[in-house]
Amino acid sequence: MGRRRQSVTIKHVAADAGVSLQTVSRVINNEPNVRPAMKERVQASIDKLGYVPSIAAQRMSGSRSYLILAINDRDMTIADWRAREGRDWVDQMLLGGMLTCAKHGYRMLIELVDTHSDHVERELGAAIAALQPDGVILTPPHSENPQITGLLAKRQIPFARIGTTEKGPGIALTMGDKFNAQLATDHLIELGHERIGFIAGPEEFSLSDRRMNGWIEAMDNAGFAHDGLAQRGDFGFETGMEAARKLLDLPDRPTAIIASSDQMALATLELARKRGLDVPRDLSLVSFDNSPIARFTQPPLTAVDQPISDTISRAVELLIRSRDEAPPADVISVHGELVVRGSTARARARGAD
Amino acid sequence: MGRRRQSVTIKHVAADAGVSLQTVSRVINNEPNVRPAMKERVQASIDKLGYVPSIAAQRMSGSRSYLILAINDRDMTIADWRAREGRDWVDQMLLGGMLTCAKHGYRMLIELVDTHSDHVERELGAAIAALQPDGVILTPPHSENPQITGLLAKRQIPFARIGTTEKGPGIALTMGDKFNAQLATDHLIELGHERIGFIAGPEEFSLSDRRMNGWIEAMDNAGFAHDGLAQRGDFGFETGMEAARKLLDLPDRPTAIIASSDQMALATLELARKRGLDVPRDLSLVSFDNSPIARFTQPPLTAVDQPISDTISRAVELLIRSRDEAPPADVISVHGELVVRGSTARARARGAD
DNA sequence: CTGAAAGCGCTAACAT
DNA sequence: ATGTTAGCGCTTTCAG
Repeated sequence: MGRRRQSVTIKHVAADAGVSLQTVSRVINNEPNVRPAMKERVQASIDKLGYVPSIAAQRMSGSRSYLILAINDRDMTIADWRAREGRDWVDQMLLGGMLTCAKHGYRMLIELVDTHSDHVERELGAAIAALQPDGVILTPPHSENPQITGLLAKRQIPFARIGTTEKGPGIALTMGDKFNAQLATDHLIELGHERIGFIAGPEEFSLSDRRMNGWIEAMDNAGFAHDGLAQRGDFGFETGMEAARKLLDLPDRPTAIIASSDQMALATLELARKRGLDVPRDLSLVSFDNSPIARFTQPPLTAVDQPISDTISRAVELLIRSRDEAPPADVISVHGELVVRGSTARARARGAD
Repeated sequence: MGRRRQSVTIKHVAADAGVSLQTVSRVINNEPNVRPAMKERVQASIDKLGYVPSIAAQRMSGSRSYLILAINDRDMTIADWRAREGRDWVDQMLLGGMLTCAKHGYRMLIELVDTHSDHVERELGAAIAALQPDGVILTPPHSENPQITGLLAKRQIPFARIGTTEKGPGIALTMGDKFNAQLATDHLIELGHERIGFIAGPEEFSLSDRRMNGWIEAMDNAGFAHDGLAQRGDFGFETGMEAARKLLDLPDRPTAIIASSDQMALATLELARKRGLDVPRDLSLVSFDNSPIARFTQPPLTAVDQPISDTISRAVELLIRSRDEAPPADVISVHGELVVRGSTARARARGAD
């Protein structure tokens, strides 16, 4: 097949412009200490020849790799892709990440890593050694895996932790979980609901408890009891169904339920239908994620929309910038919003059922 | 920030194992002419030190970059991501592409390129110069853009063209468009339908006509007329609605319609509802793509499922292999299958409406 | 402000 | 079967 060489290199440009390699390099990297006239001449040659630097060579010489690595949980991601249930978390990451990367001449690359395996460090280490990314984006549950954050910190690779509020090395970004849960709860309270159930996510994700705390706080503020009104699922349909069952089996069952994922909301909807409960007449329902299916259910779900794209975009921006300036030490919070659809309605007068 | 160097290099391994760099290189690349004992000793050092080759360095020395670049249409892809309507074409590409890449030590990278712009060549050229991928995957409509295929051919970069049957440089792979359309048509014919309408995709995509031909052929085989029963849309909702309108306005309107995309099928469903036509009682409906929403409509859509993941996986496999062996000259066809759901039913006796 | 020299980590080509 | 040499394209010293 013959080895493929770069067609136009810095050498060609230098020769064409009649300057040294170094001067061309300075122009490419927008360094100071180049006279405008010189810069212009070199730029003209670059444009004329259609020169584009090789990132491999740039990386080799100790400069940037112009690569940002996004690490997703392998099993969960593959399961979502296979299930084809419309979860577009990865797409939203790409949307925010790729576009922002492109704006700065970077590329984003996705890597699937198995959090639970005992060789996480090897897996991640290999990816880093191979690609030498300039920054890494960690999504839950990786964001709180000390093996991963530790490795990155030790190797001094700038990284962002999505969906966590824990202090520590790296840039922490949340999508306002507590705030969002309050938003959802307040919406229901405004509709006159007092007994509002909550289906939390698994403990493995710290955002699960942040959401639950938002609900608790909103309930407390309104002076409503919440004891026994919380159940836990794993974000999936099955456990969501189980949690919903426990809530609806309550003697004084809730008139509204907030589920921490669309799948769990779907399960709740399904169970309500089976029990002859009309949503939203007999039961109001709010879900988290607002993935595409939320719009296609009957009724369409009122849902908390997570600003995934914006958050990843923000992370990329900060990672790229962290080359020159110190990254923010505080947790960055980009909060979501409530999309009101047909699954929530005014609470009926007490005792009406 | 300080330049980051590779922590463990081939030098360290060579020193540890007490051999030359070249020998280590040979072991890494699984080359012959290394005595088993030697190989084992080197491998032991590699494992001990946790060495992983830098792909930048590998690329620099004229070897592979271990990168496969998938080129998607920028506008269409971003529009899909923003719309959040569950189209998971990109996810399915990643599923097939990333996993197969990983199996061979490669990575897949997505690049968004604007087909319609007059600087396609510059855009693509830049991506290639920067990344130096070992292979490129072209998705429609790029697969049939001569500017793109020409550039790739000239630069001698192995590439795959998805969704095309045109001969030419590069590996062509289709997802069996004609076959799939026949499948859909035959399904309806078996249900007793004779007047089967067809909503084709835009001419810009050659697969549009291949699908239409499949329908025509199936209709011909059954001895049914198809004149005036074809309309064209652009895969989107609006034009789908318009096309459906024309078909349903026909004096002797079809009892079944095949739409070349889920969005156009959705539009048809919507129009049918507006006109008081029950699907599938009064109108059977088959769609193409089988994206997640197809399962969540009322009724769920009978749809042609495109083997995107498998096709991309196949493409990756062939691209990687094309380093050593000549790629297949023939068009490779991985065909889809029909997923029967609730939008198709037996045709009612003629004249019943 | 510009240039020359050295080297990043790896492999192809050429010894031995 | 193994080692040596040169060089990929670029940036970082260090000199002018």
